[in-house]
Amino acid sequence: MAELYAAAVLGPTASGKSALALALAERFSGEIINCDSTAVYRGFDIGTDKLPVSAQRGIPHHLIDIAEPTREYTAADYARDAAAAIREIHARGKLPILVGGTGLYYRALTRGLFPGPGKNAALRARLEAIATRRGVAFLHRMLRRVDRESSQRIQMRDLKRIVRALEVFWSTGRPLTQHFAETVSLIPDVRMIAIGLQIPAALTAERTARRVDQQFDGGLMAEIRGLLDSGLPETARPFGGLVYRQALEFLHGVRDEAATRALIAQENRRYARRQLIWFRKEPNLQWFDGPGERLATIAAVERLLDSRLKESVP
RNA sequence: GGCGAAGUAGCUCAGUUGGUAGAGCAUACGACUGAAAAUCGUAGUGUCGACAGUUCGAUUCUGUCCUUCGCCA
Repeated sequence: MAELYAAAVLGPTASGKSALALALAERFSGEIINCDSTAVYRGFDIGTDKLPVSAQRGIPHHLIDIAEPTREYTAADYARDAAAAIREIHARGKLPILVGGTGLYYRALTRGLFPGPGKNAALRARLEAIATRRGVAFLHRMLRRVDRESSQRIQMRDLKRIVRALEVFWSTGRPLTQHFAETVSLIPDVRMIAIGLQIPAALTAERTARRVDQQFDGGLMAEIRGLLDSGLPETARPFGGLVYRQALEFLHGVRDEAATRALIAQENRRYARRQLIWFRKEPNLQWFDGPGERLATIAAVERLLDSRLKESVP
């Protein structure tokens, strides 16, 4: 079996992943596959920090702008689409380079999800109605009766996970944990060279604050008004995430612009921290000190890729 | 200058009929299998504005002072 290689540039927001990935793509004849959950949505550009085509330096970028914002794109969709993109890129003789900060998406791709049922909106609505009426704790007790293991793992008030576990049990008659045992990767034949990019917390604070200012000054609010004017409801999935959620609150007068900018920067810092916690547990990640546009960092990562890719030549 | 109100955790505030205090948010640490830029958990922190008086004991009562805000001059 021919060995298929792929690279991944992972890590917290504002660490310079895009810049590093571009440099790697140019050096190793690669194509970039987005691994950020919100960048898949069309029309959400400024707040997701998408690289404009003019800044992509001719490197093909995949899995950006592939979903209508009215859709709910999921981790399973991502795993399937990213696996397909990897194979297409290989077929062209290029190196796939994953870039992003959505840990669940990366894991869904590399380790797989259990092959059980996806979202069942009707079932979720029923479960959520029960939670509203009788409380989340009631739902948790329901889960404990049918799936003790999941109930011990899932926190008492983590509504989304409780609903998901019950949804899976109700629609298959088997507890979630049993399904987990059947998890298989979609890309077992791909050797992933994964690097994690890290910067000090103080630098994250500085860079995210600057980026938020750039987003506002670069027309974030106009982009949002445009999306709303086109008929997109505020309940659309990508409106619920970082930047857009707070910007929408600003639009409704919850707080003024200065406070909104500060809040978004703060949320960015917290998000970066959650990302770091996730990726630190990811096995086989080689960590580098960023930011990713730093020449020394680029050179160090290039050396790693060089040596790892050479291993493939017998 | 006069009158009034307020000074308690990083912030906003609650509270103690006198026995040295607590929520939310922030922060730190963490969890995570089709919502993940989502969702959720655990933890710490205080000269209770200053000084004096009363009291066994004052953050709490009294007095003086300081600071902030408002109104009137």
